[in-house]
Amino acid sequence: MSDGHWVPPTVLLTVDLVIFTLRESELHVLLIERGVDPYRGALALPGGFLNHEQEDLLPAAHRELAEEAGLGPDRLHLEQLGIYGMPGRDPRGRVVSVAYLAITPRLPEPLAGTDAAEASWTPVAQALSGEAPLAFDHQQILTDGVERAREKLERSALATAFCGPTFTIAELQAVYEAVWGVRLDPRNFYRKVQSVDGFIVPAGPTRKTDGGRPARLFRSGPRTTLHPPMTRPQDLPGKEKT
Amino acid sequence: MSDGHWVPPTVLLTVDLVIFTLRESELHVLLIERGVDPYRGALALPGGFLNHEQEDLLPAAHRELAEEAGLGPDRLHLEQLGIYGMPGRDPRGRVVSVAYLAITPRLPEPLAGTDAAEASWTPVAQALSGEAPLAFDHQQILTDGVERAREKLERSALATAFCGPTFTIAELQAVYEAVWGVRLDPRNFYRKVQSVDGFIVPAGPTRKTDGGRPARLFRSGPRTTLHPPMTRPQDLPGKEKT
DNA sequence: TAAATAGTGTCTGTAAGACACTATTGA
DNA sequence: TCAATAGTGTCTTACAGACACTATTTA
Repeated sequence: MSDGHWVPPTVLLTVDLVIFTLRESELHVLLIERGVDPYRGALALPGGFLNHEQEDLLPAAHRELAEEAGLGPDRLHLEQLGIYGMPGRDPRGRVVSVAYLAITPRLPEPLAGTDAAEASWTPVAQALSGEAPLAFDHQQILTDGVERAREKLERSALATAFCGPTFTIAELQAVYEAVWGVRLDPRNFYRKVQSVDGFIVPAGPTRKTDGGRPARLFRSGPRTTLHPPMTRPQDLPGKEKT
Repeated sequence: MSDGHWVPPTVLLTVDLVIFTLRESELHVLLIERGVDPYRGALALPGGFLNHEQEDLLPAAHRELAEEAGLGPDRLHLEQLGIYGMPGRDPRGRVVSVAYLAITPRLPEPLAGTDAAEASWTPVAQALSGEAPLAFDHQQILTDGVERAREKLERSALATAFCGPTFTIAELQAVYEAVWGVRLDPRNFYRKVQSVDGFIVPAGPTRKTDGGRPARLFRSGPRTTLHPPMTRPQDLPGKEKT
């Protein structure tokens, strides 16, 4: 401990991104096919090393987001998910990864301007199924990201980040149903989101088509935290006593 | 990006601990007075560099906990709080800190066997008051730790980690009041915690003295998550509409 | 018109908050 | 006995969930 010659070990830092979106009412995550060697050919979360010693973590995450998904910093939620530093997780040495969670509306498919053209949206259920194991410990990171997103939907207005600038209440409901993996009653959902003041606000005189009556359009309101929270059904991992 | 000679920058990793306890019904945090140079003489969270390149993060946190607070890994909650890596936060170079949150019952004061004898329990309000600024960005880390602890009390059974092996409901209530900074109705609190199945279980035939009627003793039960959650009053940062 | 989706009204059960009341101790 | 804390009962209000019902579109 007081060895005058001891020097602390250094590590390599990477930033990895869990980028979620919704497609066909299903939660998708952006994965890339690795073109270089550890885990070459395997699917992995987008990410990479810090560029230089002075690069801050959040900007690095935004840089990766732009490089690998073509997504600018606008309108984009990005939050720290956790740090993954188990020795041996990366065969190249001691590599510690800072994971960030990002959420984006559905994009025009091509991911134009993307550095890694092999980037593709993959259903989360498929990515976690194990049929094509993810590189490194990215399965764990993705699992944690899903759980974090589920929690965020309960207490924050983040669900609107999955939607475009305007959206119907049914579309917002589809977000909750996809992320939580449940079915919700449209009438109760309708009243609930309307009753949370500032969550969503009417947009324009508005209408839109589907197959039935046109729905009003909304945009996300100023409120970022939800009180009372949206309640997730099956939220009862605890009635074992019955 | 494809410069064959580019090598990723390395960083130094530290583990910092936010260790909370309750003393005289007030939330306290363990701080040490720094004996070495950056910020020598200032108060700081306990922590330190990784010992060697193969050391995992959580074990490193436990090691620091033992070295600086004399706390073994038993009965001790320790969870990742976040990562703090702003360039320039440490004058020694690029140092990235992984912060952990720990909670412990009130200890016999001396912190026996502690490596840093200068460790002392400080009221959180005082530590955050700015009258004696903390080293590095530890004020931010501590602020985040407090908020995390507040959230954990809502949805997890973590509050019992502040108490000894057995405790009265009034003692448990004091934990909530101290961490949340609110007053709770003892009768409603009593019924609430009793109604959450498996949160606390009766301990012994039991009694204890204070100044009034003796209280039953409890110990923490098998339940780790609380459903429905404990509701934090003033939980309404959103009724601005009035 | 039927089918489909949007949106409203209303009932019921659960639980939070307020608070009167009883119980059991020490002084 | 009073003061203090432990513990119970009950009322009110709010809200989640269930679901009947109306409204507005396309086919």
